[in-house]
Amino acid sequence: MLNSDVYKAIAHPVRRDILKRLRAGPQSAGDLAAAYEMSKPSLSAHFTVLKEADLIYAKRSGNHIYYHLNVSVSEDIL
Amino acid sequence: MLNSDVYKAIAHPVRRDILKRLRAGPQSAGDLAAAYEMSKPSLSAHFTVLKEADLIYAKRSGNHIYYHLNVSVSEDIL
DNA sequence: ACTCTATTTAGTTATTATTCTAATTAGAAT
DNA sequence: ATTCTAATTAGAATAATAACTAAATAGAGT
Repeated sequence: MLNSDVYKAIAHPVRRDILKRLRAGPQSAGDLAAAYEMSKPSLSAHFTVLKEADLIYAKRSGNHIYYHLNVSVSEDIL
Repeated sequence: MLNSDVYKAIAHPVRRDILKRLRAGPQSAGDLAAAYEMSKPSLSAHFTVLKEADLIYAKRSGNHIYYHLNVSVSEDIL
């Protein structure tokens, strides 16, 4: 129930923005990366932080990995 | 309205705990410092972060400085 | 099995946070 | 005016974050 990692995770503006985007529906790592002026590895690190906080989860579909908002946890934030 | 500093401020467990304590009412810097295994200057730094995020404010009364929860902002968090 | 694409891991560097001790300031109280 | 107490500022060391490029991996599709 809202572990300490969550607070760290939402401390970074890019990560908050990722969550915001995912509210509209799942997006691939590549699509998300395209939305930011930042290297893919850097974005990938942010995904890891969000995954560790249990705020998102990954699902592969074909060649892409889609990130989904973990709805139950993100509702706890609100 | 929930500026970016707020997220940074609540990222640290000690600062979250300070906010929790202040919900019960104002406390002096010294009283708060006594509650943690941490030097007073370190605590003071945490107060500064919380002040900058507009989550608390200070008021001197006699020899002590009392910290108060900024209720309007902390309600925004919820 | 090979290749191609998407994504992550490794390794490094730079920046920001966190903590400490020692010194200073602010103000109350004598 | 001086002293005393509470709290902050200064300065320095350590640790944690965040970013990059280059290399590696995972898996799909041929």
